Amino acid sequence: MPELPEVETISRQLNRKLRGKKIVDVKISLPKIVMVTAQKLRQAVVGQKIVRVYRRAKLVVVELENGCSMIVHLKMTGQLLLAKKRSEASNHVHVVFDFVDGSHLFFREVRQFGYIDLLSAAELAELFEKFGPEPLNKNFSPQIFKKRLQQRKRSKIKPLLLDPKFLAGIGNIYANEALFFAGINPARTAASLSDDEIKKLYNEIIRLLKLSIKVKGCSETDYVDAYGKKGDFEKYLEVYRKDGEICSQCHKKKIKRIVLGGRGTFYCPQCQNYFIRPAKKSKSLL
DNA sequence: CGCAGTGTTTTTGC
DNA sequence: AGCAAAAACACTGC
Repeated sequence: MPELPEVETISRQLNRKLRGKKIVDVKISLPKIVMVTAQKLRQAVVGQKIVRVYRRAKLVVVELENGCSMIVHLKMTGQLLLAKKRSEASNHVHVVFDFVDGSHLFFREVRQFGYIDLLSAAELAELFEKFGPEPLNKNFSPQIFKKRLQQRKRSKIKPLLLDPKFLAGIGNIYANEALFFAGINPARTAASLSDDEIKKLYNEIIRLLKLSIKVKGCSETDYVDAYGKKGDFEKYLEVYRKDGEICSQCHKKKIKRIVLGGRGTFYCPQCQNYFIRPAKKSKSLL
């Protein structure tokens, strides 16, 4: 599913291809997937040039000349696909944008959970305020991470990482993987994490997100980029959907699957033991 | 049949 | 009361 690295990959590709291009038509074949009426969307975007495309949390944001922005949430199975010809459209394509050069952008969404919305600059700013920090922003420090953890001391760490108001853009794949590499049991409470563990988790979140952007995301499920290509992050997965497999780190225990906050949670009972904390106590930056 | 999965909203529980 | 957890909900494919 598209999480931060996948949405970042798509946004960068779209920005490169669509920046400065004029939208000449929009065709909607499944109206409920657009949060505003077809007439309203058409009125706002047809004839507009795209100023830029960027990502915030898991949203693709398409900024227009008139100050409005289209936001696209891909949820689990949504895809934004660049196409030279309209005939490239496959099944489940619900919205088609036509550009002045004859190219197209398809919004494809098998499960119809994803959506397109149209927001004014003020509405967009209001929406952005609700999100937690962007993990890859310069100003997101271990100190800020620790502070936010202390504000949610009784929350279990794994569901907390998935909360968009706590941290933007992290989904099930990267939450599971970061906790594995940090050696932290997903059911631990935020308050129980030592300074060393907080620092380690912070580092692993950033390392994994950057690595995944570099390899154009994770295609463990249906994700493809704006050119329909899969990402390569799958080969770096250690725990996500690997329940029953022997842990590659300790070679002792099998990866276990539990449910936390209603989501599948994968971890190594040996490397992410709930009770035994890493004995090593190094100098902390916190 | 029933689960997977995101994220918001509602309900339950400590 | 005030959190946090769980459930419901929007869907289709396997």
